[in-house]
Amino acid sequence: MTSTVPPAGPAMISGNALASVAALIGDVARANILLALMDGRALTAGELAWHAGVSASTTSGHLAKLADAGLLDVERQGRHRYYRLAGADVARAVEALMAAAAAGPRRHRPCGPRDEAMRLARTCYDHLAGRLGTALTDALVAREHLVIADGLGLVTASGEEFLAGFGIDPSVLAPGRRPACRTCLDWSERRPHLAGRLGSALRHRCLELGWIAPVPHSRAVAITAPGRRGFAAEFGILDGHLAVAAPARG
Amino acid sequence: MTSTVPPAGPAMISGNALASVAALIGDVARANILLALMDGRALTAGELAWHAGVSASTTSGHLAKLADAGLLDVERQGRHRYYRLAGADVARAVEALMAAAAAGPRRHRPCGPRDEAMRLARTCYDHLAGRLGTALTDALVAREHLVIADGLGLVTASGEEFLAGFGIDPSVLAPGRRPACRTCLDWSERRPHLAGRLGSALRHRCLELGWIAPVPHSRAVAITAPGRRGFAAEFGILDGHLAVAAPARG
DNA sequence: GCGATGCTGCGGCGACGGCCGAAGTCTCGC
DNA sequence: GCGAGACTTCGGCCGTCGCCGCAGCATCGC
Repeated sequence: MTSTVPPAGPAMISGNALASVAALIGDVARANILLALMDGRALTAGELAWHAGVSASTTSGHLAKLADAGLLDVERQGRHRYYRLAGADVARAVEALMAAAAAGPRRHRPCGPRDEAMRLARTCYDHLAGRLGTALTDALVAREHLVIADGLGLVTASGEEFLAGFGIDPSVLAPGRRPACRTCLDWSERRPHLAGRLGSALRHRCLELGWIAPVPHSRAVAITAPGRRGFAAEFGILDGHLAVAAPARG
Repeated sequence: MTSTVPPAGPAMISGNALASVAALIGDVARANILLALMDGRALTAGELAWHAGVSASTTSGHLAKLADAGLLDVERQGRHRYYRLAGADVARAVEALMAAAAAGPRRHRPCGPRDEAMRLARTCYDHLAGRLGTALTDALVAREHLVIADGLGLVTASGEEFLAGFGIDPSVLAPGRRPACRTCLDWSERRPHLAGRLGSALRHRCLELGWIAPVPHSRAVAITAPGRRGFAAEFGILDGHLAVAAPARG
């Protein structure tokens, strides 16, 4: 049994599955396509070609492979084809990879000033991430509207009240006593932020209030002037909390 | 701005980081190496070569790359070199990829009888997964020892009591009121199972009691005869709950 | 000391896969 | 209808990377 029969380890089947999906993400053009879709919107093949930085025909091939593997969903609309992430699973895998990548090589992390806006605030699939995302989460925890247990959370009674007052539909929180509150590891902050239906609702409400605004060709979101006032008034998030080396502590 | 300047989309930096780590996992030999290490143990280069199904020299190259990227840690011991996953981040990324892979291509999932043992019960980094893992989680939830909110959980007061009675060190649960209870998406069951420090402690206790036993060259674990009795008596998990098409429902 | 064992580095081979441009299909707007 | 635009398919080129065997270093056991 310990002999010279190398051609197959025990877990070969899963190994192939794992490798094939990872290899799919492991191409720079495709990785950029997935990142461009991480905000949950659907983009056309042409837009994705621009994001990928390769020709339309090459992009088309990439998109076919991604859709074929079930990572992307396609929707035809006139002469456009809209591609979007196939689901939260895919987004989660991408974020997990980013986290593993950030954890890894100490060198080779230039952290360009380029993505400072991303680190400040961005969308992650359908919720908020970056310093704003974690600060919001921290604020809810500090006021005991949310209980985070080792990275995961539950909305308290006072939290339900507060969120309702903030304009979030209570039905988001309580379909049968199961508050739709997940957390997601923030790859830039290395701490959890709010995801799930609540995270999605929070982002939606902030957009609705005009507190944040999408940045055209990026996952980043900008915090507007009313937003600064609002986050301070409603959540106690001051500019200092969003400054570079000051993770909101309490 | 919308013009002919394709050579770089906005998120190029992160795209490279994401792609490089994914490409690393995206090779069958390396994927098998990572899977072999998913139980959290450290294996020698030779053992990993066997798992990878390639020659020792090829494996050496793969291991160097993985360690270089920070996915693996090395430890020299005499003339052996022991490799282990660099951290839970890496394990989480691998599981997330497996989940995305399982979600994807409807076809091409032969689900060989080969890994039926894995689906029944296996270790996932340091905790239990598979039908046993989800059944344990379900059992704790059903008895209100654990509250799962949209996939995430908190141990209740009765849960602390119960777990202490089961022989789990209470300090695992309460370092400052933050029960170390995460969940992890089970790639075979597509539902959450218990992870984090509590998940780890549960697995450890089950091993200690002789309820489960590691299967030599696999992440799978076997459920022993005392284990079957124990899981039934303590958790109400009957054989039926572990049978193929019967996810423990209550 | 010596040989055996475990692991790594190097050179060369071969194949997989990304890339592009040109041609083909479909849809829209006039 | 007819041209323009969006997207895909095809063929061919070329670089990258995984693979192996052999040689070179360490370490262990006698």
